[in-house]
Amino acid sequence: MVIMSLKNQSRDLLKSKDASITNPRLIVLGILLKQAGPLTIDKLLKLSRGKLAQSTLYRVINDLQRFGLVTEFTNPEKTMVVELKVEETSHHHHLFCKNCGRIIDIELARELEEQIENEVMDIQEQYALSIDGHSLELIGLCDLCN
Amino acid sequence: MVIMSLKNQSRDLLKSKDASITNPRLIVLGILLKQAGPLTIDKLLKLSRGKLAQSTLYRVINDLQRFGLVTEFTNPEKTMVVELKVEETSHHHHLFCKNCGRIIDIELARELEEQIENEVMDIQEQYALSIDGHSLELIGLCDLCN
DNA sequence: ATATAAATTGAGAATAATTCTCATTCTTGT
DNA sequence: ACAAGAATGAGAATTATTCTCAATTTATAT
Repeated sequence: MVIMSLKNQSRDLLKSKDASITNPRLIVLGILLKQAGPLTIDKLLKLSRGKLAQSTLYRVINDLQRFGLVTEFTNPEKTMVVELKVEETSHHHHLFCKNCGRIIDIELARELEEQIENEVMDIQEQYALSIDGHSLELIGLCDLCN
Repeated sequence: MVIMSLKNQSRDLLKSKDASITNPRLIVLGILLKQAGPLTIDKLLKLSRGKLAQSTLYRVINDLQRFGLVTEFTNPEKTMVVELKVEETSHHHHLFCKNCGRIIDIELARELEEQIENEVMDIQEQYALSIDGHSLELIGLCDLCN
């Protein structure tokens, strides 16, 4: 498994979602598999080295999101960030480096995550609303800039 | 104090920061004082009823932020949100209503807030980075849409 | 394999949020 | 009340993202 090429891994991901297999999609998935972390549009565009149109990149990302293969979110500069969605990498949080813009995945201690869940339940009742997701955003300096 | 007009409260806020007192600034602060909660640009623009130019609104918000009178952040639709920054309202979090877009201020239980602080310290060491802010974002339905 | 239908792509136009420009108007300190 | 500096308004400019549509690619059924 580990020795399967990025291209084949990408192909399998698409197949698993009954999505048609196209070059732009393989390129984007390949990059995301190699990086194993969140990437901004411009990083993705650079890493794809002119092999796909910008409009295609945006469209492919939206498609992959619809297929449930990636997650989209936004950095403090308000630009799109994409991250591969794999089972193991399910719930985590992000640190945004205010110096270089890099985004680091952060896992919280399981107890804290549970306590947050509990508090979320309480808040739902207190405020009479319904919450279906939470994310802790951290701002600071990444290891390289620190 | 409670009986002081919004205009006078606004005037005092500007004075306290040695900022010059202009109509657009009074209008924006007045609206924020009256609403006592986060507002998007378009809500602000509507509530100002054509009494200021859109470019002025953006500029005034940036000015007020520089003065430390308001906080700027972003909603899931990636548009600017502004909130008055008052001592009591210091640290809190937000729920974004995915139905109507309203943003609700949320206070966490003090213990949880402390546990988050602690975890943040731990994460700094574990990941060798430095964190200078955190915010818990909740997505769901506000009380009115629930 | 091949033809056909359906889906995807690329290039550039369109849209939307925000910032910038600059001439005119307000504020402030004297 | 006046001059110097700061802020405003209107619209142009910028930036990120989505849309359009003709050309190409992919999938399907023979």
